[in-house]
Amino acid sequence: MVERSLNEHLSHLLAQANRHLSRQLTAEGVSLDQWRLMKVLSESGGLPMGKLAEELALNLPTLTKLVDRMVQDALVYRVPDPSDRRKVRMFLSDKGTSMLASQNKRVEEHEAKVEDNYGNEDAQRLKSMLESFIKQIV
Amino acid sequence: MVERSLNEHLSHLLAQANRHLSRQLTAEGVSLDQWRLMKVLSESGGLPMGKLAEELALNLPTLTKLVDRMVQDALVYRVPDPSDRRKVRMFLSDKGTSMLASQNKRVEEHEAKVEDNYGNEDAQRLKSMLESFIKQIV
DNA sequence: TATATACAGTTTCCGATTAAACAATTGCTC
DNA sequence: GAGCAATTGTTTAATCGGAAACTGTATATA
Repeated sequence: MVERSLNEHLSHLLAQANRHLSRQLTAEGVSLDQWRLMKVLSESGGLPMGKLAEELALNLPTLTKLVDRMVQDALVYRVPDPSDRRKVRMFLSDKGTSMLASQNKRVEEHEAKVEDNYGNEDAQRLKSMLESFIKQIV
Repeated sequence: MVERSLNEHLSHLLAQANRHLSRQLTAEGVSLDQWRLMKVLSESGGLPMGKLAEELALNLPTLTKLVDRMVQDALVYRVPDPSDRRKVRMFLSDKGTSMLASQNKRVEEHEAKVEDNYGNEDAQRLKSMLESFIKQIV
């Protein structure tokens, strides 16, 4: 049983890859979580907070405050669910929609560059491996 | 040019995978950054702050404060570099060494479980793909 | 229907992160 | 070698994140 080095640990590799990519997006003016939140809402509007938190792997208090800020900026809005008044359904505003469009462009461009450098087939395979990994770890 | 869904974006997949794994380790009593820091120091002791920040993709002020806390807990210690007095070299203490040993065990066990579920060959391939991805994106 | 229990979000309090300014040391250039 | 720029790391002030407590609503049970 040999000692494994840091680079052989999945947790480290994922942390590194995530941070570098996320930093580069921040430098492009894209906050990863805000973007992911808007993108989820554009794909399935009206999600309650709990589902959103699941989809983005954020915990609820963190999400509440992220949403507070985005409501301040008029990017999203809350609608209380009439059939269950504990629930709050979230929607993307018009401003959010156009903000999302411009950020989508930056993300797409940046990822295209990264994936080109890495090799497009490999990037594709990496993504599908991550997707099944996530399904399995959740 | 079709619109890509969130699950087809590398940035999202990496964020999800990283968060789930990191959460699970936290639940096992392992703080990912502390563990990574101790592990780097055990592999190459005496690194200056700047190198450490690079190795872990932390920015320097964050690292300074992480180290402050870990010095408080006597896990690591600072040694000013005599040949360049701007530099601070970091070392793992005895307490840090034994703490690292116990956390290594928990991380190894947890990752072994995760990798078994995912399939060991695939996990191996995922890791080497991530490794080359990181080299390329930095 | 009254009470208890579970559920969905928010708030609070404290710890952690960030960007910007700062201090100390070294290296360069004239 | 004097003055200026670059480097290494820390500090400060403001923002953000997380665990636990709390509010309000729905559901189950008697």
